[in-house]
Amino acid sequence: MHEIEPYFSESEIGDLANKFKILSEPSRLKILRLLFEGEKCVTDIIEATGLMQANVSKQLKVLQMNNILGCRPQGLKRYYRVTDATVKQICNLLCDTAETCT
Amino acid sequence: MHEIEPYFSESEIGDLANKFKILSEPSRLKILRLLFEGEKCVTDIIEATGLMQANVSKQLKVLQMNNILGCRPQGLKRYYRVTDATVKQICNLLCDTAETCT
DNA sequence: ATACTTAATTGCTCGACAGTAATATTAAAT
DNA sequence: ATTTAATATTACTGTCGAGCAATTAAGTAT
Repeated sequence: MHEIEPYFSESEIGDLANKFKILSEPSRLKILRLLFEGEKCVTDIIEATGLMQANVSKQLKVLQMNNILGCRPQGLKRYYRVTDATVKQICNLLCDTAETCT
Repeated sequence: MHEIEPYFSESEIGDLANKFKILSEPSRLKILRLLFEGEKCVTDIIEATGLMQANVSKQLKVLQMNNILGCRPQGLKRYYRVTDATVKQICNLLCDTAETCT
């Protein structure tokens, strides 16, 4: 699929840039790395990443509003999970080549 | 390869974030989009993208110093080309899913 | 109703970096 | 040597967003 298309439209460029920007922050990648293991609540994320609570909430919101994460409330807790399948593929792809270059 | 590794190290997180940051700028994506077609000199890039000369030089340097582009001088001109194979794959991957979401 | 827990929001500061104008460098041409 | 063309560099400004402290909101328990 997509073999003959060597070009992205202006709006695709913008969308692409946005997606990359979201993934370009270590704090967000740390959260994603954790959530690749499975659904976690905010407290779990704070503990595992060592990030401040306000910051975790902030970045979760960014990820959620860009359809990378989904959320399921249960009592006081809110469980987040990765809903975008391509994100993990991309991280793996880039990490493999990173190894080659290092 | 890499089947059992659900985790990225701290330094891998940083490297990943860097790569994404480089790809998160529309000006750089425009340059890459053009260079996906093949080798171009700086003047070509300025003309095709509509970016200012100083900006093009600046972004070319960023891309080159991160091993995404290579350069071949010929007389006064300098011809740039994409040397990182994964970049195009990633753009296509993200663009495909973008279509699904729009 | 009150106290407690979990998570979200607000308001702020500070650093990073894109874009630009001006200048410098490099190489060819005459 | 001088001029001209192509590209790089420098110095600057303005903007955006990460991180944080403090506060608020939402749900639970007693």
